[in-house]
Amino acid sequence: MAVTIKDVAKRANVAPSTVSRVISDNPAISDATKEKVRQVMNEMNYRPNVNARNLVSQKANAIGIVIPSENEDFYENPFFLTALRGINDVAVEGGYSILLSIGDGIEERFKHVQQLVFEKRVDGLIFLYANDEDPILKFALKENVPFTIIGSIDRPDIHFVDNNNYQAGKIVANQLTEMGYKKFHILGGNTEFRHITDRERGIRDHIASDIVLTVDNDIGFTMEDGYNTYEKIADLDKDTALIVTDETIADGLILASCRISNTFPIITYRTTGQHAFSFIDDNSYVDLNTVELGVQAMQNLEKQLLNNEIVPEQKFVDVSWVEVSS
Amino acid sequence: MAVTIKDVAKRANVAPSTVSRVISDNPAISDATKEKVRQVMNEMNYRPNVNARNLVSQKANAIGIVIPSENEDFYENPFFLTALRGINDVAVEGGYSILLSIGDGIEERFKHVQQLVFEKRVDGLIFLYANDEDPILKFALKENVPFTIIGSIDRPDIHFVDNNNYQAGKIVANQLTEMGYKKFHILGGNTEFRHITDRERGIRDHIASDIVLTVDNDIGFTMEDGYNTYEKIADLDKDTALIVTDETIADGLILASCRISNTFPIITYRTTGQHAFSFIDDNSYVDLNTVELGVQAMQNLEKQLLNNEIVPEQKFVDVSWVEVSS
DNA sequence: CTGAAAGCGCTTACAG
DNA sequence: CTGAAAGCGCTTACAG
Repeated sequence: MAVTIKDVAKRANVAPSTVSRVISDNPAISDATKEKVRQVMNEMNYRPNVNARNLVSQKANAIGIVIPSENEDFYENPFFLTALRGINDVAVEGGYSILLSIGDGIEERFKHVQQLVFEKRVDGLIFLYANDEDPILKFALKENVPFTIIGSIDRPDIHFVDNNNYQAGKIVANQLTEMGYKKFHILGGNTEFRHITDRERGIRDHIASDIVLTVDNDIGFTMEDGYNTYEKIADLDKDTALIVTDETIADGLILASCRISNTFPIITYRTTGQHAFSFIDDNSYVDLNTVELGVQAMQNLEKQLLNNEIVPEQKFVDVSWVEVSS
Repeated sequence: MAVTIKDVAKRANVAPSTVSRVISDNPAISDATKEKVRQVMNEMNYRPNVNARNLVSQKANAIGIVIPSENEDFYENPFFLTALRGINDVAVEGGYSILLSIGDGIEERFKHVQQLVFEKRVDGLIFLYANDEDPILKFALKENVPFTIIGSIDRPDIHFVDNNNYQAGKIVANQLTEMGYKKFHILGGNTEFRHITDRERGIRDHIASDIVLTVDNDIGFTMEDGYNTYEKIADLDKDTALIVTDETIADGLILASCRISNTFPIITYRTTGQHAFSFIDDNSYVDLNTVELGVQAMQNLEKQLLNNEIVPEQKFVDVSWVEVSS
């Protein structure tokens, strides 16, 4: 039914192998032949069958996206979808399809990823989280599946792409200092995660000695957790600057702010500017440049796929300060 | 390198064709042989190569997801990701992969979808929006690509799955009536979309004659649009109930509410309960049952794929009322 | 510069 | 109940 390489070959009066070489733009083929064949391909609206091509090349021309175990994160946090956007841009360009593994629970997802890999549905994986204890990551390592991680891991042999979180902390410290604040309060850090500790380190390394820095960890991850935090900050000094480590938490807190007629600036690290408005006067934030994170992750994976070798480079993408006043 | 059907056949002392039949659980094969072959497959950790299988079966065992042209919607509105969740559940069960087409702009996405179809990367499509003027939909119709639409279209020959939006409107009318409100104000409807008009019809058909219903259309689609709406409602009577047609708009409005010390109830139709808390007293909402929408869409598509025929059934999924008070 | 042939890993009539 | 053979639509040495 669909037109095949044989049909094209016949109509163009060449061998199928020649058509194949034209498709891959093989330099051995004469320009005259190339032109003729290409014209016939257009006329017949020929499209190579990906399955046949994949079968002989032993490639899938597709990559799998692995999302975090805390499934709800994926659905609530704009980070993941935004990173996906960057990944997609590069993937489409290179002819790769993107397969999502979004089953419920780590077990189910693990099984699914194994299936994708063993059945040759994907050539490589991108992890949207960093955890060196993760069974899926261990699996990829063991089976030599090419992969990239978005996030940071404390192992020199594993390759990843992440925001420059230390820089993010530095920017926050500098900006708040410039605004004249003397009291900083970090909200919502879970020190298990390296991006949290890196940000805190960036702040600590860039504040003057007269700055009072306090930290309130482990308040949760959801918008509702952020909302409930308003009770905890109610009796902070009114001239304290709040540094919220996660934008979902920040949004919850902003939502709650008028309960306590809040006057604190709430500074956070954002993936998108979409929620960066409210009745709070200063909505400036650190832009995590998440699309670019996805772009670099996919570029790196593509490089691995093309060269068939793994370069354990660890890359930190620049972040930037965005002024928003309402 | 990877173990193939021949390796299994050799080790099990049968022909490759027999192994193939065991895989598909062909009833012609004796139980004894089946058991032996299965054991060998396990021992060798055999996985069929999807590309080879797809090549002979002329199937991709994958479906493509088409997202709306207004790309930003996809990234801002939880609806799409939630529907995807339902689709995924059924897809994984049936062995289908999910391919996303999330390029920027309709042109790029159209090209991508054509490629997915022509290269046999997908067997069918699910549209996460309903628009009978859409070029991608027209393409699917013309090329006889099996598809399902999530949303409603005014054409009896096109098959879709949608919420029961008329019922949603009815529920809102009944609930607000029960709460004793006499003035309803609909906010944010764009009458181009059938789900908007269906909801309004559901409301109109179920309010008593003494209810005053006003409508303010075309206020936009983003959270920021919702935020800015607070100015427009500032001088509504204080005993008016607001019915917001889109949850993103509702969230923006809720965020703005304390600017005007709002006392209106803000009723909306939600995909998730995640934002359904605030300082407003009543956060009850209509649950659109979006996961189920995805489930039914994928089930329908799978039916088409298995039976090789298109049944133009139009299905409306029940919605429900969720009480939330803070 | 181009073609004929073999092969990628499966499935499916056909034969027995 | 099982096997040998052909074929799905490509690509890639090999030969000329």
